Amino acid sequence: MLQAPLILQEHSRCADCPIRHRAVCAYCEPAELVKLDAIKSYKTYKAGETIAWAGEPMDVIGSVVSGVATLSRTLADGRRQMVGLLLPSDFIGRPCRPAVAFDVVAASDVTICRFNAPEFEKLVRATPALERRLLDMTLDELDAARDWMLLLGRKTAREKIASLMAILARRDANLTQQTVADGILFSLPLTREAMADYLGLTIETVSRQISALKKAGIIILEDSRHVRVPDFVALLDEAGDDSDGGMVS
Amino acid sequence: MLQAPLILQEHSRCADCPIRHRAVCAYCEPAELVKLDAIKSYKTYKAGETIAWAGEPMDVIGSVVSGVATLSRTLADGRRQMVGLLLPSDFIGRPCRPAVAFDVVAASDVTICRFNAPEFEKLVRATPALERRLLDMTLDELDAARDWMLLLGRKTAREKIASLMAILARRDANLTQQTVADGILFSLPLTREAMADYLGLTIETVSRQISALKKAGIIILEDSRHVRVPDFVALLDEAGDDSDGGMVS
DNA sequence: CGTTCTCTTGACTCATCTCAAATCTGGTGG
DNA sequence: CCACCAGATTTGAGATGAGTCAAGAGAACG
Repeated sequence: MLQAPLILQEHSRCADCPIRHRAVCAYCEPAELVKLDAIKSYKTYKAGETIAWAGEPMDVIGSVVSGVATLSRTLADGRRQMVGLLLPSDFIGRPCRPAVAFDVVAASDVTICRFNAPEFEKLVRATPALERRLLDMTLDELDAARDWMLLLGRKTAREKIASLMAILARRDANLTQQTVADGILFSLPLTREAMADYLGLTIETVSRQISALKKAGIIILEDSRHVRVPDFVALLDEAGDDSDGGMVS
Repeated sequence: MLQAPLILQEHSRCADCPIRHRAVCAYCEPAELVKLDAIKSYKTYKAGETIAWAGEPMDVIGSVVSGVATLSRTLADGRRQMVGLLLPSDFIGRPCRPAVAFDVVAASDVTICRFNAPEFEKLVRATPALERRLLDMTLDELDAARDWMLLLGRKTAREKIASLMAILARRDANLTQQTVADGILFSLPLTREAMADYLGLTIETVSRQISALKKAGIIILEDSRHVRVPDFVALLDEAGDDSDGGMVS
């Protein structure tokens, strides 16, 4: 997932962009894309590289084109909590804010469609389609953050792992448009440590619960980074939230 | 805090509104306020009353004028997590979304400046000042949600309680502009149960940790709903996050 | 002045963390 | 191609923070 070989010319056309219809530019007209084109550039970060440090002035603003980045905060004594998972089309940076609020780290190799911040902010002011899209995306992120809060505050370790698997499976199914015929197959773009930081657990507990779900037949590990889910409804059941009846959306 | 007697005529002028400069209308020009005036009405809910149910069509949209409301989600087996705390000037409802995502409940008596949803959405589209303010407020909420995620995922019960006290103390100090001379005094607008739901704890643990902080002299309970903080820096220290050096912002 | 609800406190349990060691993995140089 | 190494992952054993269950103390209300 998400590591598909991606060849981006330095000046690839927005129209050909893989995230054209889901990113901040989704609502833009061709004429508006031209303006974005003028202030954008691509930049790639290696897995593990820090893209921005909490508290520093905002110098990266743009969209994730490929790869996975994480937003996280660290307590004085080293405890760390991931507070955002940025997948392709997600927006990095807070428009019109002076500083980054959280550490942004590349979890895999990450390519960003990066904008010059002042220029971008000027463009946002002048382009209702951009501002509207930004509002929509921010509202979506807020909803996701709130679901995540339910997970952090009230779910058991097993439910947390199952929830994470369900989120990744769903996203991957969406992305690749695969049918659910004999189970969903997806790759884990996160290390055990990243999962632990995501879920508010230790790596040992993450490992143990993954083993437990494997033993219960809920998930099958093809290898340590590829998971098959034979029965998505069973997985959702383990995740605890009964919201929807198992639709792969 | 926040329960100051409030007399709102059914058609109070926006210009006289206590939240005029912090709510969704903050960036509006007088001419734009007139349009908002035309579609607004006040409504008051009793403490404990449910303002909106998760999943139902959105029929309440507007600003909290006075009182405290909570956003929360409940798991099938009854576990509940609060995911938002709405104080005066905060916005209720998701513009342009068909349904409410979370239960909205009045924690104290709550007065809302309520808008007709379709009219309001139309106005948002036509009024950049409104849309911009909505984006700013949503970004702030997202930041708050992420700090909260750190609390839920990584803090101990004692740190959670201290963090909550610090948040309430800070908000109250802001609101009343009081000096920090001999400690901050503020009221607890939440029951033990609401605090537990906020912090991802049980009421017993909340009670125990409040007692512990009291015994340690970090907080003083004037009565069960009024707290004095003699040394705000000491409280921040207990809260675990070292971000700022104790400024009451 | 009961009644009811909220809050506090105690005793015990259990899920998750901590510390420690074994195993697996991918990459490197011989 | 293979042995070795460093990092990632798994597994085990024991400690502990927070939950559960239960009872008692205050406060609010009629």
